[in-house]
Amino acid sequence: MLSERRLEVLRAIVQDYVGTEEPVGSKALTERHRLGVSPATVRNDMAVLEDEGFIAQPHTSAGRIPTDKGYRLFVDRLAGVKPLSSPERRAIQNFLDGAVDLDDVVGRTVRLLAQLTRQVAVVQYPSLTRSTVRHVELLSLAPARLMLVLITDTGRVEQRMIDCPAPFGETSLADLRARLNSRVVGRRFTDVPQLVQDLPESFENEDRGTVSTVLSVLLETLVEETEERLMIGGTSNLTRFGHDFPVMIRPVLEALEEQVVLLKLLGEATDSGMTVRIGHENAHEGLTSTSVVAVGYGSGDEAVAKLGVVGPTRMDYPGTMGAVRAVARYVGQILAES
Amino acid sequence: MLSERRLEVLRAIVQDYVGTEEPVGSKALTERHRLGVSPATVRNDMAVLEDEGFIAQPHTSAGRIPTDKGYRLFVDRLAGVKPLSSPERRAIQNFLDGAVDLDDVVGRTVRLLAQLTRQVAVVQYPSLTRSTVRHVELLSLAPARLMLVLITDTGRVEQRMIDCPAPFGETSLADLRARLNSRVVGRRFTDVPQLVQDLPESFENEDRGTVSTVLSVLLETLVEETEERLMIGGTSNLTRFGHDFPVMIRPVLEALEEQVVLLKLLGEATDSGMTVRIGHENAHEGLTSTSVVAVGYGSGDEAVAKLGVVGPTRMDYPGTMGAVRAVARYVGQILAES
DNA sequence: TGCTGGCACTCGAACGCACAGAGTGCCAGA
DNA sequence: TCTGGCACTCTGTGCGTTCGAGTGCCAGCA
Repeated sequence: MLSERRLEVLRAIVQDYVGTEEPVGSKALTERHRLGVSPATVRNDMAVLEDEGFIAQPHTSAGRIPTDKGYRLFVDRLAGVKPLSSPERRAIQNFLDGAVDLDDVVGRTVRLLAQLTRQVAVVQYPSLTRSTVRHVELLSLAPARLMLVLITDTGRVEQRMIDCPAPFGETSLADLRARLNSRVVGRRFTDVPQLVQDLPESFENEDRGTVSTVLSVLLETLVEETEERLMIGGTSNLTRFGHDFPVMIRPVLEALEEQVVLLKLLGEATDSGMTVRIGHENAHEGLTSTSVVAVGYGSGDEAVAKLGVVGPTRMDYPGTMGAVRAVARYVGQILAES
Repeated sequence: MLSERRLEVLRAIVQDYVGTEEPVGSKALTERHRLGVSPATVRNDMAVLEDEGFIAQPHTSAGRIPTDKGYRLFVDRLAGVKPLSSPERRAIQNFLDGAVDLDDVVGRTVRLLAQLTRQVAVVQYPSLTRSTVRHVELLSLAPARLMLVLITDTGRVEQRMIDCPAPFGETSLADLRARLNSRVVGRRFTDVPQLVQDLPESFENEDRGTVSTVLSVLLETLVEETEERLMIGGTSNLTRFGHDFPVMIRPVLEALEEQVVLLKLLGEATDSGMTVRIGHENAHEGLTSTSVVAVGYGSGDEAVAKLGVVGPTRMDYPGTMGAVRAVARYVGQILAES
């Protein structure tokens, strides 16, 4: 359908436009890329590419810029993922190795990604849905007041206050704590409900109410915290967006403040492999002139969460994809170690 | 030194400029404010105000705009704090009352403040320095691996892994847990070190190493976490900054990403009462064209942390101060209740 | 059939220029 | 001490011109 050379022309247009931020013309193209043909020929090719919707002219008699469809083709067929240089890799590893806890890992990852790609970075906290329970702790704060602490294998800790229907003795508490742990430690969150279902029955009548309360709070925590958290960074990179800046940046900043939007954005990314959403492919209308590059990461084979960057559609896709992939890989390693 | 009327002129200039974002001239002033004098008189007053450094002209034959010094005088002597309307107050209370945990309180506060002031909001998490210990929990994850969980009276939870020099029995663990809690619960963080100082001595030789390790991790956590956390929001309000937008917004976004900078910013605010830093009064050079309005908040009389907003020097000071004060007050109440 | 050089055409960006409008400073008079 | 008047100084805007990059098309050539 499109000859080899025309694809080459498209690739050249994308590369030049990403570099210069200005519409690129036929003459400039032949000068910068050894295409082996004259500007006139390139012009013909450009006309075809425009007919097919891969490139467009901002106004008559200006150069061409790639359309979303053009970038899509570029990403799918014309560009690979650019691997990072080994100094870069070392830098990533060193930087991430210094992290002391989960917050720190996520925080460092965000900064790293923002710096590497010079774009806005978004990192999702390891999801609880796929996590397993490392420990459940129950503390007695007052006669009829307990605190539930849930510790996950990814190092996350959640706590909840519980007001009991009746005072709950220390022995009962120790009993519940022991039984609870023996059942759920090492198990997945999603499995917990059925594992604890029959627990109240094995307690004395007077304690049953409290045990039920504790369990319902526990289950609630599991559900509630599946609603995932994010960290973002590098928003100052938005200033490199372009000239028509204020009008572009506004909706992006707004979208970035809405966790829901971001979660959906990352959520759309498929589990395996890298996802690139270009311009209007993004559902959210504030982000129609941005692209999102996202990938899952995890401690083992399975992705426990996602991370990615948000930038102008005119971005260096190979480089960005390379950075995102590399960072995801290293973060996975770090998580696996801890 | 400055006559009553000249102060009145300054006030009018500030108000008009804040409203219109455009330099204000003598004629427009006399039309919008019943000053009772002619434009010519106002012009003379303006000349004096300019000599004194309270206002300036962007270029010859344009209107005047207030200088930082002018805003300072306005805030100190010409403007009060504008109380919120009672619907606004109710809205604040309703919104904050819905919070379920500390993160939620802080998150809601940030959003509220950003929305109310239409500026960038910064809220510091309740500081641990002034907090007291509600509970210390020790869990055994593996024979020689413990987890320390620290719960504060403001509802914050911190956890740390501890690798013990030697296996530590369940009875010793229970013993240490009990003694630790009996000593530090209800006490201030700053008092903890001396309270636990002699604790290792009361243990068997073989356990002493582990106890010391646990204590050092505990103390480390106290110190480390005194390094405070923040939440910011409303960055999209930066787009309302002005025309010379890109050049202004860049350093602000950068500064906002540096927790250290923000902490210093809030830290500069005096403990009691509201602090307003105008333009160059801010040490950080990226923020020389912004003003910071900050105030401490706390559950009792004492401030445990600070919150505030960052906006253009050209801001509605009375309104902003009113909103900041009101929000701080309600957050304090919420914290006191929980 | 596909590539090339040539040529006329288009349109936006940049420049110069004139002009209106807003604002000032200063001065003389009440 | 205030006021009205007046000359002056800017900036912003609109308009016409020019310049140049870039295009589309066509005829010719391999």
